[in-house]
Amino acid sequence: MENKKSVTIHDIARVLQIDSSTVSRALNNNPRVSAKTKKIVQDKAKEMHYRPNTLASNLRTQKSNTIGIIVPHITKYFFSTAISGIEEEAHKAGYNVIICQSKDSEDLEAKNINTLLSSRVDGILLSPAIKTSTIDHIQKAMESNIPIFFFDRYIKEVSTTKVITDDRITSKELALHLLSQGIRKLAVLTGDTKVSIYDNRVKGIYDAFKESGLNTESKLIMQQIKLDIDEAHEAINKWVEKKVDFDAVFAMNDMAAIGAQKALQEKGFKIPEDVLVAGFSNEPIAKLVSPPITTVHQPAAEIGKLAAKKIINHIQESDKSILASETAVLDSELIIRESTLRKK
Amino acid sequence: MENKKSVTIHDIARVLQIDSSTVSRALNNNPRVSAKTKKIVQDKAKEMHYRPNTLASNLRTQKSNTIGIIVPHITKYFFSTAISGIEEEAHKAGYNVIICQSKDSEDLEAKNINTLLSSRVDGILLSPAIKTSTIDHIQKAMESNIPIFFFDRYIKEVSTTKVITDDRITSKELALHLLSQGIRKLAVLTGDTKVSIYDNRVKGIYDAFKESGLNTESKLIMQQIKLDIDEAHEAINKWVEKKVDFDAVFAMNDMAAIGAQKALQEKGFKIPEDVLVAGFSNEPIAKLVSPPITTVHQPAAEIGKLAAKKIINHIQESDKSILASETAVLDSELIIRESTLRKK
DNA sequence: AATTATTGTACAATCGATTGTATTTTTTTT
DNA sequence: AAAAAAAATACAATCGATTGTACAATAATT
Repeated sequence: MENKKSVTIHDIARVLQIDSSTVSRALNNNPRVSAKTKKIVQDKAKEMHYRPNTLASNLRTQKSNTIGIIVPHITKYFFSTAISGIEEEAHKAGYNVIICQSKDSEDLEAKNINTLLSSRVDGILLSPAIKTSTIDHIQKAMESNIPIFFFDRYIKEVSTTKVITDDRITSKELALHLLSQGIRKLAVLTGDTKVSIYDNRVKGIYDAFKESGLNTESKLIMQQIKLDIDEAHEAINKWVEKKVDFDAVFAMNDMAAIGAQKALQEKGFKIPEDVLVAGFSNEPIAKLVSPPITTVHQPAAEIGKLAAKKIINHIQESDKSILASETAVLDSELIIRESTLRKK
Repeated sequence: MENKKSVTIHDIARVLQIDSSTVSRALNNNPRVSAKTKKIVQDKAKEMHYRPNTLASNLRTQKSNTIGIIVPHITKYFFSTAISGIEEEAHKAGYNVIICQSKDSEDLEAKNINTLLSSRVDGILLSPAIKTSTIDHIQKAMESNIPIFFFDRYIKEVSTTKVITDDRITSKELALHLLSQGIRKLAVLTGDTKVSIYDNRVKGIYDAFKESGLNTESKLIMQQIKLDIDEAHEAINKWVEKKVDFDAVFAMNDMAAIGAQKALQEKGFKIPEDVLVAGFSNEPIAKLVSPPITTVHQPAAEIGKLAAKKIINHIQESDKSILASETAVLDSELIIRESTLRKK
């Protein structure tokens, strides 16, 4: 079997005895080509199974109509949902997306950025890695003149457009809700507060304490962990064994909340009678465990959509000077479930 | 701010007063360039922040070092895990991936294939949409001479390499396990049996009945639904209301199993005392509900890795004639949990 | 019918990297 | 030191599509 080479506009031009530029214009519906010729060309293109070579086109036009996405983990529901949102908007506008995972590693993130820039993406939507401590690789990329926007997570020191949620506000709401249940002491499981989202959520908790006039010294304990089931499980176990007193757990994501709930139940605590448990992000699983867990719904798909819209806008805006970097904040929503409702 | 054009090998060549072909060879470590010149060029390239233009390179070399992936939904844990596996192997081999979602629509799937072919990916890994009834778009793509391999799901009528799991065998195992618990009647919630995976799982159940010498007429009922929480919930409710007799549910994915379990519990049935419940795929959530649900673990990451390896092998093999299409079957694993263990 | 305006096509350069061939420079051999 | 061999570099075509400019064909105007 010979190696079938793919059909080019030159092949079509040769067959029709016309110039390839005319073929190109005909296929792109350019007014300089007569309707008659267009029809002939388009028919022949279909007949010959012509498929435009995006590489060649992109090279010539200096744009790839592609948006790069970098997320920590595509297996996380929040991110895969956000990606879906980005994809949807991107496709609507005729853009493709390339998805990369940083696995929360700064190295990989830098590599991903490089790959995307080499692929000449028109823009990058980035939700930075937890471990991102230096911002060199991002700064350098921004010098290359292709826009990099943040979504969900962001880096304070980098000034660019971001699409985020009002974590701080909703975190405060959740904390107020817990306090309103009359708890003695709140235990918080947080992620690295160098990460914007965790920082904001913690600040929200302090806001709630301040507003309630409560003393964080005596009524709040906090521990930083890797926010997954196992580490949360372990952290709670240690607290219980050390007889640390608390009667509510606020974990900064749902997986940690589930791990905490499991650990507490194994130790014989009843949720919510003995201890309240709350999470964050509204993973589908949160409402399926027993009891269903109070959490915060973040509009992942909307974040993705908006971020995509914004960067596409930016790409297509010829006069870049009028585009300042802005911060779009989407509302998140407190979802109260059984796990934090004290029975009367 | 002027529009910074990116640095090309020609820019480097001009600065160094040498030919761009030498620059190209120096950067690619070609033996035709002296070590001294290589050093000079590479240093200068770094200094000038040179970044190769992948588009140009790909156009010239007629390969993109990119693999396209099409899955029904990236938000499904199984698929995002498989994608992670593919990515890992691909990156190891110097390939990038482009990920597309078909949303289980044949139209979108065809569009995705077209996009990928236009982007000149070197190969496509496809897990076909449920709704894929015609195979034209796949056949046509295969004519274009770029390999399309299946993973997880496949289409019988299309002969190409596939990487799948031994669903039928493990489904049979699971069914045997249920039968061994001494059940009266098994209720099966299946997806569209036109889809390979569901077809195989159903066949596995029949295998188990045959092996046990049991009559499927009297001891098995089956219903085809969209395998999600809500439809499963509804299906179970209807059965219960109609007083259909069964004391075990085998749902062909975990979400449906969870929906079924919820519905049964709401109707007052105890799991597993009154009814056994089993799912499929070992979603993380399956072990977190109460009671934890018996399921089948499918090695998603391994499937992805193997599929990636196979297609990269195929791409890099110059003598395509020796490559026949093959079927790799990976073992899946029965995971028995509380939901199907009758208390003695 | 001659001139101008308009429309449709063809020509040729270009995007940036790669690569076969030709040429120059250096090294080795006699 | 001249000839041959080897190494390093330069030249030029190419990948496929796009696009500004030039030219030809037709239509409109006088």
